[in-house]
Amino acid sequence: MNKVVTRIPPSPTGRLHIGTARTALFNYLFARHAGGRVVFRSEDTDRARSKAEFEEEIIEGLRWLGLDWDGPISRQSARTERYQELLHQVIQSGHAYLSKEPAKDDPGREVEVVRLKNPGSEVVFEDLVRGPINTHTGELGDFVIARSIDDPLYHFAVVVDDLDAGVTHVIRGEDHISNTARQILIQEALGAPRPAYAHLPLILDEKRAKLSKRSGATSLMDYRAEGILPEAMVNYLALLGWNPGTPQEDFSLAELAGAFSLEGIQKAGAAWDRAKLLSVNQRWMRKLSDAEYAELVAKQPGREESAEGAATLEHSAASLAAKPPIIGLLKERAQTFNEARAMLAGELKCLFETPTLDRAQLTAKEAVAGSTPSYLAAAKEAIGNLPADADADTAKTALMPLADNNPKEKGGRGAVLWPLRYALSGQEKSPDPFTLISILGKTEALARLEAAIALLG
RNA sequence: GGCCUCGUCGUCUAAUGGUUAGGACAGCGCUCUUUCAAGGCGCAAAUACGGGUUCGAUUCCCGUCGAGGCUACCA
Repeated sequence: MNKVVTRIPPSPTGRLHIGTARTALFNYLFARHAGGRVVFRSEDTDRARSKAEFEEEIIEGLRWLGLDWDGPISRQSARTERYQELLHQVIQSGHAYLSKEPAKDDPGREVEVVRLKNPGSEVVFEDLVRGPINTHTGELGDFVIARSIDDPLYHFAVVVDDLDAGVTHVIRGEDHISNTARQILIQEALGAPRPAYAHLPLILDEKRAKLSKRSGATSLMDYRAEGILPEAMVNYLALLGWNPGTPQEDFSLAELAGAFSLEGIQKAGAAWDRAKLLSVNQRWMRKLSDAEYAELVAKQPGREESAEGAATLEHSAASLAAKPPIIGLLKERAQTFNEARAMLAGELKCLFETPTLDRAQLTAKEAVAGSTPSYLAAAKEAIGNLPADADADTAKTALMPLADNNPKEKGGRGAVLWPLRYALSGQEKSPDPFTLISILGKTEALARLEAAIALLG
């Protein structure tokens, strides 16, 4: 029995695209599920557009996701002799020929391209996702397979590479369906075996067009820098166009490799849904330990930080790690680490610095003029009786009766709770007052109440 | 235009001849909280259309419409 070999064949002509990452993931999952191999090759035959930095980003990005591959990375640019050898072979065997013709980009110049002698046959291949696909290759004509005898085009290089690597399964985007027939023709000219094909549905944008730069962030690294977890990205990507056939929604990479099969692949294109990605990400963020969480808040991989900003974040991460309740708040609220950082500097700022209070805000919910100071005084007394390390529940038990006992005509709970929360936070939006007390500590909470009372007095 | 592929709630999807067409994300409502989130409960929301086949079609067949892809001396 043939051992499964799949391939990850990115072209280093741009940043790591989401679609490239998902295709790589599916190739990885299929191979790992089958106990086979995945090879990585850089399709850099387009010298003008290929760049080493793009290749580095692609490798870094796929590794970040947790993918790996077997054997060394192969590069098409390093295989020109092999292509040349086989180009000669197909010419000698009569399956292809050299053709002198005017250059496409410059009709005044004559070039000698290699064209495949197209038998014009009907090519039928079995797509593992879509079933049999039939192509009349006559329309293709004698298509060009190399710009010159030593400069192969994509289709030829791909076929040779797959042949040499012993690729058994070609899993790629649906946009390659129409390319398949001509690659099969090249295989036949070469006498190469035909691998199995599986074409994945494309990732679409909100408008159901092929996901492109204009439809939002398409670069994997941008998501990394934003504070998306690799586990979340893998989870989301896998479920975009594939389903396990069970209700399970949370999958680690290892679980995916265990559950993956081509039967679960969808035929229709799948629209990118940022909101869902964020929701998946939040679930994975919540699974992190407090230490891991604090670490990532401070040092998001791929995120550029000014020296000053980095120092500040590092500092807050250290203090964060020591304050699990704050991490609890972040886990409750933030969907990305960028959001978590923004909250630390925004709605959670009152946890780190003494707020500046606004008199009007403090009495905003007052039903009986001038009653707020007495509520604050009562709250202060209750807080004073709290144990030093009171948690939010304890604080609530001690303080809630004050609010509950305030009659409706005097503004009820709100008249008490609002000034209390505002005095502690100085913010229109913040966690509830009991949580604030538990995090701030008794001493700081008392000081803030005193400041509020003084402001009104 | 030609060729190819696809078509279940807004989105990701489950159900392949018999289900009140299920779940998740988003939305909305209630609750909790008189802040903001989170949580709990609930509501709304789909088989593109038209013909067949069948006792019965989301499911099988044909057509229409719609969407996407390919149509390079790019990959």
